[in-house]
Amino acid sequence: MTKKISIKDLAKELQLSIATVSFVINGKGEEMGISEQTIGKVIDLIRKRDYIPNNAARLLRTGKSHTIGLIVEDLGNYFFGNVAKVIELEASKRGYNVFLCSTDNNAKTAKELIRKMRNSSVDGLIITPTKGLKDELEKLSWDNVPYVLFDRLVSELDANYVVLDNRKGSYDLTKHLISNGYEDIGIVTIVNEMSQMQEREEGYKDALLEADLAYDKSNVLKVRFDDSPEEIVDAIAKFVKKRKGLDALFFATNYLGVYGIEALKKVKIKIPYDMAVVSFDDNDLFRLFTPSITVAAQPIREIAVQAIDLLLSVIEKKELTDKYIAKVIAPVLIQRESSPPKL
Amino acid sequence: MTKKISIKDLAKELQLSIATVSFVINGKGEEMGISEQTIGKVIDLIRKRDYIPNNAARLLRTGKSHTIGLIVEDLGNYFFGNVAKVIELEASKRGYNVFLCSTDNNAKTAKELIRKMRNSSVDGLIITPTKGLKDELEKLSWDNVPYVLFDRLVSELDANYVVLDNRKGSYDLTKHLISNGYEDIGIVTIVNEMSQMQEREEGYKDALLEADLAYDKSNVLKVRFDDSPEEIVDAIAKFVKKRKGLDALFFATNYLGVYGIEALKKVKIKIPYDMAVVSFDDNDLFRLFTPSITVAAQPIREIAVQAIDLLLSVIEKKELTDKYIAKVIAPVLIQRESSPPKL
DNA sequence: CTGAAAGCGCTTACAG
DNA sequence: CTGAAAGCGCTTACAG
Repeated sequence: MTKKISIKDLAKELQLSIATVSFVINGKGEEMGISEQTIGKVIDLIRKRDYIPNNAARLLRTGKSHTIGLIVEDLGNYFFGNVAKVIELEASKRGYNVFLCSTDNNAKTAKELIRKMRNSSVDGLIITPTKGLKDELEKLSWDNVPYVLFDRLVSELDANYVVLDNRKGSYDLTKHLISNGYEDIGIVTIVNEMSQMQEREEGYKDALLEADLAYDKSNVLKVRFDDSPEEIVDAIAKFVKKRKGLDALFFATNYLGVYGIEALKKVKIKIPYDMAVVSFDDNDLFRLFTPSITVAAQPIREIAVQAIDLLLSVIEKKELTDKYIAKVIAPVLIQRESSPPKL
Repeated sequence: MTKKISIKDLAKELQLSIATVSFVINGKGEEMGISEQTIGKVIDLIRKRDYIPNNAARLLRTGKSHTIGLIVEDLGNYFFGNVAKVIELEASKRGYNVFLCSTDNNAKTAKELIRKMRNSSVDGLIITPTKGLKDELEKLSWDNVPYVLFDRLVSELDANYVVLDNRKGSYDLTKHLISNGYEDIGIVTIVNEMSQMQEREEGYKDALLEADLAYDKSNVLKVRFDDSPEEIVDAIAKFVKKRKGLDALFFATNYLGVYGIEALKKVKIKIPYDMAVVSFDDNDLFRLFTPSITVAAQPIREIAVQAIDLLLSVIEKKELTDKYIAKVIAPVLIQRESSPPKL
């Protein structure tokens, strides 16, 4: 390794003190009354020698790592992948690096990741919480580590949030089906105490009740997040065969919709002739499938930007506040071919 | 911020020297001949106080950050998102953190990211190179920063590589079309000097020539990476309308296939009746679309694992070697409904 | 305008 | 078995 040059080397070469060089590096040259000429000489040498300040030393001294941690459910998922991308870009613009990782919705993994991140001295965290993460998050608050939760709430935890109005998205989708004449609407969701899935089920229920349609438990299929793709596809296939009366099916999240399409294909149910389909979340498949799928889309960019803005504002705020901020983002109903007016 | 406890605090509380505590923390207790009892007491207190070593100080002292940088083309893309996920998981298992970011195939962004990563003292890098990155990568070699390139080669640069056998994947897809009776096969690719796109075009060409079919420039459509989705869709739509004689279309990468499906839908060309379709890379859409799309898939897990293994072996190797290693991964041809034997 | 020096939290060679 | 101390590269209060 060609020895890295340090601030000391620069100072020696320029016959200046370390302090002077450091001030220039940190843009405090003028403020400290260092002559323009000196400043110029320092800057020239920095460029010439390709000097890169040692972040570890800086961090050790200042306690600011200019790194944030981003913990999402699944990096391989379209929604999270793109949220991560936008957050990374915005953070970078503002001088922050991002540590990124996925929990696969596993609480143990999530806890370990949070610890690892703290261990690496991140200045703050953006987290998709899993179930059972409340204690760990409370510890963060306790230790004044800034963090923002997104995509879902943790019940009875005061924190900074960026969440979608899940109830509304679900309600809108269901209402759209109802107003197009569908009356026996099934829902496929996951067994989950996480707020967003419950809200989606509620939105569905509310729309049904409002239209004087029965909310029938036998119209609800719940699969488990941990189930393999094959198990989920089979479960959906079985469900629609058993509940032949259904005229529409609502998938409560991205990947359920994907598996649902696969399941319907398998049991030869034609969308929308045999059954209308709508789903939460948008993706390439829904957009381009024939028929294209009606969805409640999450405004990815807005969610990501709000999350990073909120986090950085907390990090950079001088005084600590006890006030938490919640941003609620409205989903966008996109009507497509999979849910036409019923004949 | 509740003051963080340091190794000094632990030492004071236990009436031991800092060195003793440090040895225990680093598992060198026995080696240094510290009594079992003392080791036990230290470990207990660490747990009790929830002590987390300060990584910055460690890094400053040892020069090892246990962090690697991962620079991919686009985190929002199915392939890269999943590669990132696997790399992150494997790195984590082996005690490494990952800085992750996307270049959007922009050389300037890539250069900045590499600098930022170095600045953050990563122990090594895994990079999807963009065009025009050769100088920056040579600097890395020069400074003995370990790195592994993946997904594509940089011409005339000796380095560690993990790449797909792109020529073979393309050749296999084209040959598959030919043996199913297609004779006028178009290809949609991107204007790009990057090795993998050239190899894919070559594989296509080789298969044609081998079958005594003409390799006709007018059957090749090249779009630009920077073009907007709408522009690409339009270009493809125009291309197929102009080249009505085509009986099959080969998309050289994931997102071109996605846009291609959209374009064909727009101009009402039915797959596979009017035109067979095959694509490089697999994804949900290709798998579930009706008809499902024949692809040459990249074994994501294998690519990711090979890349991280290769990088960590270089990082952890004591002596520096001048030998570079190239791993070539075989793509997997998955025949589906979009390319049946021609009637 | 500039310099000498402390100290961030750790690791490790050295001394006993 | 254990302790005192140097030093990693920086920032910054203090002194001139």
